Amino acid sequence: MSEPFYITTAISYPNGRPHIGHAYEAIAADAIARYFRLSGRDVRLITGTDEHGLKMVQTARDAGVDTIKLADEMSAYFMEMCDKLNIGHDGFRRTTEAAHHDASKALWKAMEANGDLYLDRYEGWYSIRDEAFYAEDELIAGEGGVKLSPQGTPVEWTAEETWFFKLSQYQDKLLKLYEEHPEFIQPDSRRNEVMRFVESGLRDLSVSRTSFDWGVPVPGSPGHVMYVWVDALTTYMTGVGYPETEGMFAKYWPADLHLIGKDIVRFHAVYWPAFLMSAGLPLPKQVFGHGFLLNRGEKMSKSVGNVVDPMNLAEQFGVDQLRYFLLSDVVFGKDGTYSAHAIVTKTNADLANNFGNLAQRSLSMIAKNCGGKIPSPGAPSEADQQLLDQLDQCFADVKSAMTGGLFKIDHALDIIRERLSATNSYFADQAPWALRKTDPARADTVLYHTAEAIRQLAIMLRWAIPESSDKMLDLLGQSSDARDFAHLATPIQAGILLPEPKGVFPRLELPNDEAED
RNA sequence: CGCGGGAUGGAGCAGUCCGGUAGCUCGUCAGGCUCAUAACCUGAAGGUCGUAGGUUCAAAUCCUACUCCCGCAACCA
Repeated sequence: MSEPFYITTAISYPNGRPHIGHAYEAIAADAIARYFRLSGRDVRLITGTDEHGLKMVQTARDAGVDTIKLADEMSAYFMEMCDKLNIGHDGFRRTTEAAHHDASKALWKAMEANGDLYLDRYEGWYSIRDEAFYAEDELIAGEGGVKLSPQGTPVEWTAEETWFFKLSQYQDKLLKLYEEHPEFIQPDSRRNEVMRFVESGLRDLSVSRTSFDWGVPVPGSPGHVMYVWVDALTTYMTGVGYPETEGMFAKYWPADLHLIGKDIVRFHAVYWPAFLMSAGLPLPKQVFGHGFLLNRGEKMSKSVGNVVDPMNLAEQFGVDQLRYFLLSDVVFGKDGTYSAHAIVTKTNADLANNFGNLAQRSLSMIAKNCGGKIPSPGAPSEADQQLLDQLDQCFADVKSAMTGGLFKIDHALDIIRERLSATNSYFADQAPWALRKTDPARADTVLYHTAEAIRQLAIMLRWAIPESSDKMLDLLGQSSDARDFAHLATPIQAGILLPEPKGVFPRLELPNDEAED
């Protein structure tokens, strides 16, 4: 039995269609999941949508449709995005599903049994729009002295009966967790933020609402629905069978990694472990807060008109091109920028020119001069041996970039890119087109080693650009069960017949309206 | 003193935690090759690493002060 690896994306709030940020997170999670699958781990990747809460109700009302109808429609877009971007998930959980309601209620009851939930009154200035209470000194004055929330939405003095979670009891336990397990929150900058927040003192958390009913009903407390985050976070356990604690749950829980955006680190690194401690459940091993994507340096926003549909980008430039760009050009954990210009430049340079052309120039020589069969190599020269040794080193470096809890995805891809470039140098230095006339056996040896390098590099890239890597491995006549990391050590066989070489990465043209970037 | 991120050759970025010849991609220039997707290879020019101090044999990297830019509200990861 191989070791399990359970990874989740944040579950998206579907009151709008997915945007590039959702795509980025899904792609990153998928890449990590595929990496561990190729390493032989038993991987489970869960994603989904968080469909409760007031905003969904309001968005649906504005659109004049039933809330569930909106949820159905929007979550379908998220599923479609996963399909289109080749997100190999093992489950798409929606918080409106019955199984998820059961899981949320089970978690609630466990926290209640531990004495961490109590009913109290909450009085204060409440903004229905923001679904939040504000302190007097946070309010701002609107027209004619009307009190408004810091967001400028109307507030009213509200006394609401609400369930509280004794978050204040968990301050020390949480700090201990962060200290003993620095890897629990990454990157470090996020960890520092969270620690500072927790050190400043935790107040009990209001975890139910009575102002609307679109949510999971609180067990035994008619009129109350759970605060969205209580049930949203529970999705991670619903995805592996909770409240059933045998079978899948026993195998995959606790999660190895919750991959989330930096804006929701607090919920995942403070509330979530506190809930789980309360319920007596094991804590996830890591919460990783990735950065945001900025459109040419600007935050995307509908008013600026720079919101980009990731599906359009994938159609325009190619799924693997988009994946490769996002994974390699954005330092994982930091904010990044994207633009059509950058996508075209980066993918042309690395995929079309460096990788694609390397394959094309070598494979077409094999097709023309070796009868389309992988030639038999002679004894490796010093240069050949060096090429092979450096590939071994390359994989070792990729491995250390991707493991150890930091997921240096961009760095791993950089290492592979360097090796592709070095293989181009090798090919140019050896000049098999010249050897063909003077020393055909030596030319065969060079072509053999070049094909072997391409094979290994394609396998090493398979988690990032699965479809293209597979096309490349098809061109090398590799069977579908010989494409994981374990097969890096099994050199390509001489004599196998290859299909006619075809370009895997077409060169991209910059769209006209972007040409001035 | 609200919190945080950033300032590195023309552009975009690594490197900063654990001080020791400043690295990558794109762009520019020169040469090479002609197997290949106008691609590939080699070489060159171009940076006193925001400013001013300090610590040190040695600072992009550590310390102090300062300047400038950007997020932390919305439809967002």
